[in-house]
Amino acid sequence: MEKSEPVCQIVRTLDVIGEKWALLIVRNALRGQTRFSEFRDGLGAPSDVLTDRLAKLVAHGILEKSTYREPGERARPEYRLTPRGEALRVVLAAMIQWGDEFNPAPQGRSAYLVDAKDDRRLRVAYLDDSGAEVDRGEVAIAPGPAATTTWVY
Amino acid sequence: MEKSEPVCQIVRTLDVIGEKWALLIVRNALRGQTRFSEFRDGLGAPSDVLTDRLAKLVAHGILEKSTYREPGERARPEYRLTPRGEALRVVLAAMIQWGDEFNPAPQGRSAYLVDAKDDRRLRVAYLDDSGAEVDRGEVAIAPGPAATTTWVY
DNA sequence: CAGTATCCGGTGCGATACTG
DNA sequence: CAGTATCGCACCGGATACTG
Repeated sequence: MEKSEPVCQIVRTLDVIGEKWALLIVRNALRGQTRFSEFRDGLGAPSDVLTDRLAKLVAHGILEKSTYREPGERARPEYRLTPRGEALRVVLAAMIQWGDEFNPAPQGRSAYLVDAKDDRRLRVAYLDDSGAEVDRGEVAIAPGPAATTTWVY
Repeated sequence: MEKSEPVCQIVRTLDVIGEKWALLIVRNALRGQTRFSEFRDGLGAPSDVLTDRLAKLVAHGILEKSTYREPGERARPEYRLTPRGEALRVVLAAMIQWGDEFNPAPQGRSAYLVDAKDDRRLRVAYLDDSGAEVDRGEVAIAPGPAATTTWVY
């Protein structure tokens, strides 16, 4: 996984969520799913792949595995998002937003970005440090201090 | 690729950029790379995989292939981002932002999100329809009209 | 229920070599 | 320079069976 520790934040993020199913597990976890069988049935992912992905997400600090015991029931494992994992919502939000505008499904939208308190529709935008919105046409990704000349990693 | 046309915008977006190298090609294209050899050398991706990814990105309308002829030179193919492809910057921006905060490289940052006009640092945030920023702790992803009961796709 | 184990075919992908 | 051709392996993923 980590051969030579990439510097690029995009590559580093892809190391965590770039494998197939990983990001979709996060999506379903954000919807409230916590159990192995929920993920398996909700995603249609094979058990062994799911086992592997859950373990990797735990190792990356995205999910936390614990044991949940209902009174009178036997203990069951559950997987809950850490704050680090919950923060990945911004990546999902960006993908939803791009999909809405540039790759919409003919049947309509399957997800909205909303304020949890009052269900107002939200969107993702770029802000400067004063909190003012910046038009996306002006936004660029510039090399930082740790960028190599080739920007490979 | 498209078996039964998924509805979920996340799945639909992953169909476009979910394969290995695809998003990194977009990253390098946003940095100004246009030629096959630039991508190959800049990414370290094998030629045949790169051929496949470039073709798929063209098929998805992310890149546009054209022929560029320098005066006195022979024609060369080039790949340029379409507006649809440029808009994927928001996904890269989200990944950069998450990486900065939750998975930083020890050497520091390799990329900043900036205003192209004046190089001010920018960030990605959630806005409501009045343009006010919403704290990320309040944000949720809610099922839309085309969501199935299981939310699988 | 929540996994782990095994088999196995398909494909993704990396390395190398070759071509117009 | 911009790919194609070929090869081999590793991983993906579907099915099935098994365990505590």
